[in-house]
Amino acid sequence: MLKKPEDCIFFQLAKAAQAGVRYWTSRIAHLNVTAVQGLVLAFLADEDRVTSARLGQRVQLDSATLTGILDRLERLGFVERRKNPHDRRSILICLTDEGKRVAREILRISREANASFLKEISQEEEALFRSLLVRLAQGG
Amino acid sequence: MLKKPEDCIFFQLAKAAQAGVRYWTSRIAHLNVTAVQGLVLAFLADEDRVTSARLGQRVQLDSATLTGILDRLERLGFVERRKNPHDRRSILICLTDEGKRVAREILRISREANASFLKEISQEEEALFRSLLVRLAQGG
DNA sequence: GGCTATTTGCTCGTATGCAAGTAAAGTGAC
DNA sequence: GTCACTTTACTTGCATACGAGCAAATAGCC
Repeated sequence: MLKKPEDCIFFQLAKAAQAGVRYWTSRIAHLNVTAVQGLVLAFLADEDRVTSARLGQRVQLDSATLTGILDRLERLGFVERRKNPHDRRSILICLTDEGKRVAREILRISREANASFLKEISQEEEALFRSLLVRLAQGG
Repeated sequence: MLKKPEDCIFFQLAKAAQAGVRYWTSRIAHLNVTAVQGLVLAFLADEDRVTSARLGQRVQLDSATLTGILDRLERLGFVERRKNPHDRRSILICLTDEGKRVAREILRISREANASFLKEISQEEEALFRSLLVRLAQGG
């Protein structure tokens, strides 16, 4: 085991994830968003008008990172920050009409891109693979 | 399939890789190196005195990223850039004595960290999991 | 009601990661 | 030998990613 650095699981995970990001980026670049921006829009399509803290929990990004991503999505006109009438500390992240359109397109693309990225892998292998990814993402 | 954004393979891959980086970072932080710096040292322990281009191929980092990482490893005193007598364009990345010591320690830790990170997973599952990671990292 | 602890989103600093472009040095066709 | 092409490492600009620390607002305890 570990005869070479290439056998290190942390290296293998990082490189597979990088390949995924490259592929996902290539599929949504024409919408003018990056891989992470596209994922954030997908989460907003699933649950709109959320606080930054709630969104950060679901996308698993810390608040410093999310602030920058939301800045850029706001500049692109896909997202608005609105005041939360129930808590003046927090804000509500809201998709604009344009943002909703793009988010729907991203959801459509993601279905095809998931299937295409995994096309060489059998159903059983894919199920095990995904469950292992989720298990490792929890605690390692 | 893809009832939720959490089911997106690109999201799952990215988050599992992030968990791996967090774990690996926690195991080598006392050596004063980051996750990527530690991996680069592991590759140098396997193959010392290489050109930047060769190292970049093995670690799968582009030259812009690698330049910064080598700058920091050099500042830490773990690595030296030497002139290549056979090609004045290129440089040879060399571990210092201190770098060799740290790299050996990193190799030792990586064995234990790999096993520990995957401890809940059976041998067969691990083998399949790793082969899928490598396959996806190739071309997607 | 008033004080303290927590929550919220932000900024700053550091470290990847990649696209694009550069200067210096080497290679090859003629 | 000369000129075009390539290779090498570097730089710049942008986008994550996170630790640490901040001010404003809220919640909880007395």
